[in-house]
Amino acid sequence: MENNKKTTKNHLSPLIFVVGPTATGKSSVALSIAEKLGAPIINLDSLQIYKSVSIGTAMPTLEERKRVPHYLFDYVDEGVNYTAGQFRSDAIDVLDKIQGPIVLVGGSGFYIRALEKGMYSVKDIPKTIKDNIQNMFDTKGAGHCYELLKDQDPEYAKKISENDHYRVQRGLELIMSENKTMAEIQKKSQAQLETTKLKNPMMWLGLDVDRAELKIRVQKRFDQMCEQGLKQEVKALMDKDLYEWTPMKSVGFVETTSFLNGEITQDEWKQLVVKNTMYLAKRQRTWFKKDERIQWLTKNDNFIEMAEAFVQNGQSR
RNA sequence: GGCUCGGUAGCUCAGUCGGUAGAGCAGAGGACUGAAAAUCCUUGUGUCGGCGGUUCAAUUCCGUCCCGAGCCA
Repeated sequence: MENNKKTTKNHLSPLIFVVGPTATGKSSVALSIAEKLGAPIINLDSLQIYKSVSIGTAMPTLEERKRVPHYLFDYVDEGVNYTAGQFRSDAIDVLDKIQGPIVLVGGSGFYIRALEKGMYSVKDIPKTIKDNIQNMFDTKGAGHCYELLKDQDPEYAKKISENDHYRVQRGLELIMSENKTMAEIQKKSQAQLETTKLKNPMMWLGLDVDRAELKIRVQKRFDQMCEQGLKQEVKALMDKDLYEWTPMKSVGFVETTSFLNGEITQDEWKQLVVKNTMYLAKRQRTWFKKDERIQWLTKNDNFIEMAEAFVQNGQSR
C-alpha cells in the first residue's frame, strides 16, 4: 500500500493527454497521434481497464490495439473491483517502462487527477470497520450517520450533502480507521502531493461536440453495440452473478440488465442508455471545463502537427 | 350542423370555492481524493387558447369565437 507515495523515476517523457466527454472520438484522435509519433497509448478510462466488457465500454478493437502498444486496457479480471489508487500505481509502473512520448486517452477525470497529482496517503479501510459503518447506516439511518460525521468532521460534513451516503460513509471510515478527518487529511496532503505529482511536460487536448450531434453519435453507438452483441456480453455477466461488479453498475450495463430482466421495453432501454450517457457526458464536461490547460480542438485544428510540435519543443502550444 | 369533454412551462397534467399558478418528465448549471460510466447538489414567469362581459380584482364565473378529441345527425 505504498502506492500512495509512489513517484515516477521516469524519464520525463512528454505526455499527450486526450480527454473529454464520452463518444466524442477521443480514441481515434489518440490513435492517429500515437501512430504518427510511434508512441504507445495508455488508457485513462475507469471501465476500459476491465476484461469482458469491451462492447459496452466502447473499447478500442483488438485490431486497433495492435497498431501501437496499448496499456491498461482490458486487463482487470471479472469480479475484481478496482480503485483510482490502484490505477495510479499501475499507470506509474507503465510510465516507468517507457521512454519517449506517450499518448494518454480517456474521460475519467477522477482517475486522471489521481495519476497526475497522486492520492492522499491513507491505508485501506479494514473490512470490520466498513461492515460496522454499513451496519450503522442500516440500523440507525443515514441521518444519524450524517450527524455523527458533522460532529466528528464538521468541515467536510458541511461540504457534502446528507444524502451523499457514499461520501458520508467514506468520511466516517477514515475517522474510524485512521482517526483522522477528511478535512485534516486534505490539508496535510498538500506537501505530499507536491512530491507525487507528475513532472513530465504535458500537452492537454480536449474533444467535445455539441449536444445535438453528440446525442446522434450516442444513439448510433448504441445501435452498433447492439449489433456487436451488447446483450450477450451483459447476459454472460448476469449468468456469472456479477451484479455487484463495478462495470455492471455503470451506464449501459444497468439498463441492459433491466431490459434482459424484462423490466423495461426495448424502446425504453435505448432511450435510457442514451439519456444516461448524455448525463455522463455532462458530468465529464463539467470536470474538464475548469482545467484551463486543455486546448479544445476544433475541426480545423491539425492535432497531429500540434502533437509533433509539442514533442519537438517540449512545450505545448 | 347539434351535443359533450378538453385547450395551463418544451411534453404529460394538477390547481386556483375569483386575489395573475405548481408537480413529474425533458432541459440547464454545479460539486467531486480510493465504487468515479459511481455518488450527490442547484434550477420551472408561463399573453393559464383569442376577444368581450360581470367584478375593486378573472387563468378561475358568464358570453362568444378559434383549435383538438369523441358522440349524434
